[in-house]
Amino acid sequence: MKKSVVTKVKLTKNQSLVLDSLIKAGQPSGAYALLDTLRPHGFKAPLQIYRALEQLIDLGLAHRLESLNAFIACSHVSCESSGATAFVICDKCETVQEICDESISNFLSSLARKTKIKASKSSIELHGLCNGCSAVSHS
Amino acid sequence: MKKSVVTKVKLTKNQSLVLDSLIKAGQPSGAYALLDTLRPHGFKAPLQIYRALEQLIDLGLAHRLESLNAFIACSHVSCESSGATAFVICDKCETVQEICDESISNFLSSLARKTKIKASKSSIELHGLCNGCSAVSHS
DNA sequence: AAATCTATGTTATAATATTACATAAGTCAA
DNA sequence: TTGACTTATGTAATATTATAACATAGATTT
Repeated sequence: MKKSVVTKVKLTKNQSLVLDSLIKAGQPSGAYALLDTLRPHGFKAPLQIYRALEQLIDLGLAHRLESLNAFIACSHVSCESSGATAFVICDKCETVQEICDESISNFLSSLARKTKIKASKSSIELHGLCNGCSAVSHS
Repeated sequence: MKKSVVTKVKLTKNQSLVLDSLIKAGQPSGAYALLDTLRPHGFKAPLQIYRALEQLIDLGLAHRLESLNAFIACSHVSCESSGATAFVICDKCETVQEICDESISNFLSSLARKTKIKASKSSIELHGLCNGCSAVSHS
């Protein structure tokens, strides 16, 4: 569904910096938060972030969370970048689980078949409270 | 997963106007597009749109398409507003199919179980080319 | 070297969404 | 029916997210 699988790519300086920030964050990060993080490294404009993110996403090294307008590093050592990924997001602690298995791709294939669509991109995001947070939750 | 099922609710004037616009559009509409449509009816500020939309969404009469930052009227006569809805979006003609069946809710339940999340909201959006557009597509 | 492609820098601006505060209108109990 | 309360509305200002447009630099290919 996406571009070809990446084995080894030389990232540019900006791409590396943005990916490092995403990985260090370990959470969904907005583009402007990344920009602030990277100002000390000389970043000055949002476009520098958005351009790097675009490449990282194409390479399957990062993902966009549509329901948060935020980005996250791919949690798979070598993401197949199949596009068949689901994100499970805790609204309290902001932890994101990235699920990428046959149940996802089967579901999407079936949905595409039923609706006669030639799929190119998908977004599956499930919000709620994770195991830990729902145990404690007194809000 | 969502609020209770609606049988009969009296919508406010603004809510009715926004819902009518959404229905007439028959396509994903951005908040500011709705605002422009409704200026002749006295709408002046985005908040009037966003507030009406919030209610309509709570009532299950409209949905937000996260990947488009847009909104659409619920296509089901009486949407169960179960939250278990998937949207299949043609990127060419902008047609949206709203799917709301057991396969969706089963998939989401299974995903929630596997990830030990207490789900509260979901977003499933599949982009591509619909049957008609993929036949013609020479782009 | 010339041509071409990709990455980068920078400014400005577009598009989307919310905060804060004021007013009005509906609901319900005493 | 008044008063208390909640919900809806109006309006201005502002915050947040994203892109357009244009210039420069570096890398790659021919």
